[in-house]
Amino acid sequence: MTGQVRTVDGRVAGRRGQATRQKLLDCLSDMLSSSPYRDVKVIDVARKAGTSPATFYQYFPDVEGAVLEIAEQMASRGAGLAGLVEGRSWAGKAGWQTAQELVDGFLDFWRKNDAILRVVDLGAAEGDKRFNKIRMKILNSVNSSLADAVAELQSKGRVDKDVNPAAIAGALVAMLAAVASHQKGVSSWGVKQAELKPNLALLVHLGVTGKKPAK
Amino acid sequence: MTGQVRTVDGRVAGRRGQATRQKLLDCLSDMLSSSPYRDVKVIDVARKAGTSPATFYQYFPDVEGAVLEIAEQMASRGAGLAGLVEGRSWAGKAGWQTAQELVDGFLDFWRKNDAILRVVDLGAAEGDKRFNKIRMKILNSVNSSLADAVAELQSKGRVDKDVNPAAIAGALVAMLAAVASHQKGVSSWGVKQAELKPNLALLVHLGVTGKKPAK
DNA sequence: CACTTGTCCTGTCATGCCGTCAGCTTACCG
DNA sequence: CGGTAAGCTGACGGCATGACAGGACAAGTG
Repeated sequence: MTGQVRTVDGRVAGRRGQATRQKLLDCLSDMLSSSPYRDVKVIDVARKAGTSPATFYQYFPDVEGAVLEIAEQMASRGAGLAGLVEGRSWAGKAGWQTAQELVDGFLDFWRKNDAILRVVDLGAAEGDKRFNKIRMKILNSVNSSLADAVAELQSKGRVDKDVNPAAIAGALVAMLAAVASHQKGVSSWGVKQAELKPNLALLVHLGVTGKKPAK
Repeated sequence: MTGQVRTVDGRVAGRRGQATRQKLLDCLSDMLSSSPYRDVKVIDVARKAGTSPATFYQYFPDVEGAVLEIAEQMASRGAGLAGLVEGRSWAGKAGWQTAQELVDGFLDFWRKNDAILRVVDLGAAEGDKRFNKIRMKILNSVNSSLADAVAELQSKGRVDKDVNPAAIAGALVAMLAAVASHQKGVSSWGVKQAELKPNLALLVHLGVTGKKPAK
């Protein structure tokens, strides 16, 4: 699937090259966590990686290009989020647990990757298709599983027919992503982390099943 | 409240100066809609406004400073969102209408200001308190009204006691904001604009009242 | 009308980042 | 050991930044 790693000018990267490349990515990742995206400069990344700006441009067309690479790596890891929903039950107590674990896993993943996810979100919102594709790759796994769950309940007549499963799932996933990326900001609303989770889980459960959870 | 408009070096701006200043803000606003935040340069804004970069720096410390100004102006306009929830009923058919109008008004406001709201969102997510404050100012009006509605239903025993009104309201508002800022992206999930709104309204209604709406 | 005052804008300059290239060093292989 | 390709960097023209001094302009004053 993934072809050979190549430099901008077409050479194939060897062991040493790949290490340098990865180091640059790691340093960029760090910088994204510590300073505003707008202020991240190539020269700073290069300095931090103990190399020169010219080296950076050997592996990436620009900062955005490198960011896309980081995002791609993260998206691969994030595909595991699908396991939070797939094949789970939404009935009775099990349903409540499913909702809780989904919220938990989602927020956790977001907290661990907040810096890069911010940038991906921005890129997607600005209409960049590449960023949107990556954002989809992460959210889609959860989204389609949720949509399936809603559709199944719908076919059993337990959810109204005029509900659009994909829309509901998309909205719930967007909610989780938004809350996750403003986790620190939410606390200034006088809502504590621990209190937030069960309420999110409640909303997810309500959205999927249309009913209050049985605890 | 708002003191006199001042230049960076302390002079008070007169009529002409204020006009120039506003023109710079308008042009910056345009640029934010048409190109990625990261690529917006002072020199481009100045050129577009038919003036020089030096003039820009007379009124704003940097791009971010000007963006904050635009955001502030928008936040004042956005305070009107409160009217979408305040004093409305959440019972019966009126409740369903309230939810629909909230979703409608919210998405509309977001669509009209998507460019600046993206940047505010990013700034807030990056932990910048000034941006977070502005974001709060916009969302808080809706948020606290929603929280009040939940709390009232709760006091009547129509909503479970272990629900945290502020958390529910915050999550719902975050959902609306997130969906609004990815309106174009959502369509690639195979969900059409028109279909999205009633489903969002359903989620809002479910979240606030805990029940399916009566249509 | 000349003069003063204060606002408003720009030319210019030092600084620093961007993005590219030629060319040097290093590693690998027969 | 010599050839070849990978890997890295110094250096450079170009452009954005941000500061300053000074010119242009409008309005008020004698």
